[in-house]
Amino acid sequence: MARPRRSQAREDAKGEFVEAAWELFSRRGYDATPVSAIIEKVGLSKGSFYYYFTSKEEVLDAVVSRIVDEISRAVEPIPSHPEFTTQEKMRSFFRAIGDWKVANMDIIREAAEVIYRDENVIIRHKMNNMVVERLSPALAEIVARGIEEGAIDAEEAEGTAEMILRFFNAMAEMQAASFVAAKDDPAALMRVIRKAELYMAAIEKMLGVSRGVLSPLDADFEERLQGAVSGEGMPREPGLSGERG
Amino acid sequence: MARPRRSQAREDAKGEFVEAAWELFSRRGYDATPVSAIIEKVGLSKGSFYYYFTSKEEVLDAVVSRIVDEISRAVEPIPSHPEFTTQEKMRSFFRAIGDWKVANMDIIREAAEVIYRDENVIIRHKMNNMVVERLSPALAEIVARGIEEGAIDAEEAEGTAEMILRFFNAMAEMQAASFVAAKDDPAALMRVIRKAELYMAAIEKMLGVSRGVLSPLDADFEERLQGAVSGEGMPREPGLSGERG
DNA sequence: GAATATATACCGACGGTCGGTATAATATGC
DNA sequence: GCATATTATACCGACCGTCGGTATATATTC
Repeated sequence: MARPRRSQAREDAKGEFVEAAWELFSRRGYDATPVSAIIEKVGLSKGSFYYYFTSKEEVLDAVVSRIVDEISRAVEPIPSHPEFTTQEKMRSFFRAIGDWKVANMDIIREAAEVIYRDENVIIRHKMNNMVVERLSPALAEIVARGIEEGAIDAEEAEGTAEMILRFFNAMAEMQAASFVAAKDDPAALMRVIRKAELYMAAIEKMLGVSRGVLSPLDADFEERLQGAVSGEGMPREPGLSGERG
Repeated sequence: MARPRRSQAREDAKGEFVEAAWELFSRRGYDATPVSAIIEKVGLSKGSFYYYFTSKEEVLDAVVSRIVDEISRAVEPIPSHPEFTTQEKMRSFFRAIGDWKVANMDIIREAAEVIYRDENVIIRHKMNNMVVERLSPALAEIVARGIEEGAIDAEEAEGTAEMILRFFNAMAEMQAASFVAAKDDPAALMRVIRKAELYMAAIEKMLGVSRGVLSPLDADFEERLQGAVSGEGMPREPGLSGERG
């Protein structure tokens, strides 16, 4: 199956476009990034870009899909974990999302400012919808099992799972709004975390599970988050110059 | 401060721009509506448009603001209603929003398809944020009183009110997604209503109030909605020609 | 294994649209 | 008739997406 290699062809030109697009979108925003910038960064031409994608929006879809894929991979095995209780599964599920965020915090922190701007709702919207779409089956499985066991108080697993994720997204939107509103206030972060606890507590309450099942409530988490947010993580490499010899 | 009146001048050129923009945005979408179309509809020029608005986005803000104003006016007197119980206030509050939707259903129904498209998230986003911003003080007042009375189980009124509205928005997003997904399925509407009840029940549960406090649960509502959605309402006037002597 | 045909990857100029600006022209109040 | 408010027109530059075309690699045929 050895792939024939073309002299001029890239290994994975399409992937390079997606990567470049994400870096640019997250730094400059979607509307503010012309296709020409993506092209320049990759070092290919407009013709190539439109060979792989039918539109600028399509490359955004690919970007979002790649990100959600990562989270999805972390989350999918959880429902069938043999030893976890429903509560542990639920916690792992949200923890996995949280961990992804923390792991990518250096990117998120930098990108947040950009992505949370009104003009870039389209990015968040696509993320949110894809999260619901791709993650709700796994969550539904956990919820269904939880209902059977009596650990969760709900009527219908799929609808409930979808709803939880949408509420989760609503929380993220609140965080977005709060961060943008109080940009340079160092105390803002902690206030946002407190606010987020309100949301998690509400979701717990509505599922009839005890406090702390979804929200970590461990000092560890806040510390990690604190550290990541305050900028101890690696900064992204500075240069935007993508093309070189 | 007497308004200078001029023979050629419009009574309210700015308002006409806003009106025209709303009609076009709701029919064609935001991105797909060029400023030139708004101008043509009003019968003025680009110079005038940019005299009143600094950007295309600003006219969108004005459009959204005008809509939220309408809802806001209906909602603001509710908290101080002398005879309503907390439950009645809560119900009135959401009823007012629902009524606005039903009253404008003929517009919404037509606009929904357009507005719910991905490319038009920006419209919904601005609506959602403005709803939270402008309506949460009134709701917070109700919630605060409810907490005092022991009718509502929550810790903090403002945060809770904001959260409720955000969850409400999340429900609307679910409806958006469902409608778009099952566009021509007549049964879809009823399924969406059932799903919406799941959300309202969840919010009720999380506030510790009994089922039916927020969600109407009256046959009347479903009927009105049914009627409005199935197209018994007035269709919007067909022509796009807005300018007349 | 040379010749031919075809698919894949890529190029870059160009068209047309659109948001926004510059500036001139006109109206109105004083 | 002057300052200010309002409107018109011409124009700019950025941008998305298209299109005709090229080059290389593979498949086919003899």
